[in-house]
Amino acid sequence: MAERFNDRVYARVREVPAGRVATYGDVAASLGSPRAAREVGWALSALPEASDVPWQRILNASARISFKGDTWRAVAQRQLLEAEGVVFDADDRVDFATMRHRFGPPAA
DNA sequence: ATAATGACTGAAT
DNA sequence: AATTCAGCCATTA
Repeated sequence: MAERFNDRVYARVREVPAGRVATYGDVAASLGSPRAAREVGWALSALPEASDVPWQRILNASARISFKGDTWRAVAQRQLLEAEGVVFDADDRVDFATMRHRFGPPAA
């Protein structure tokens, strides 16, 4: 399967330390395609539960958990993040100013 | 190769 | 402020 983009997403997400978060756009940009945020989400959707990828650290541009219909997953994500020390404010938002992960240069 | 889809994003209504 | 529209781009059918 030619899912190399997918693998790159996983590699980047894996480098996000616990207690930190990033946006789909950030991950996409770190892969060299700043507009491919949707593909990042697609990649994570195909991610098995038993994977070693901290998918829960990926939020949308609004610093909130974004999901389509699987709300149970969104709840699980929040619990996982809180267990890592991530704090959600009254609006269910994460403090990007302090916990947003900075990716290095795009890895070809 | 064309058309449709989607855990997104930003601008426009 | 909330909702809608359009753009991006990799994967699937």
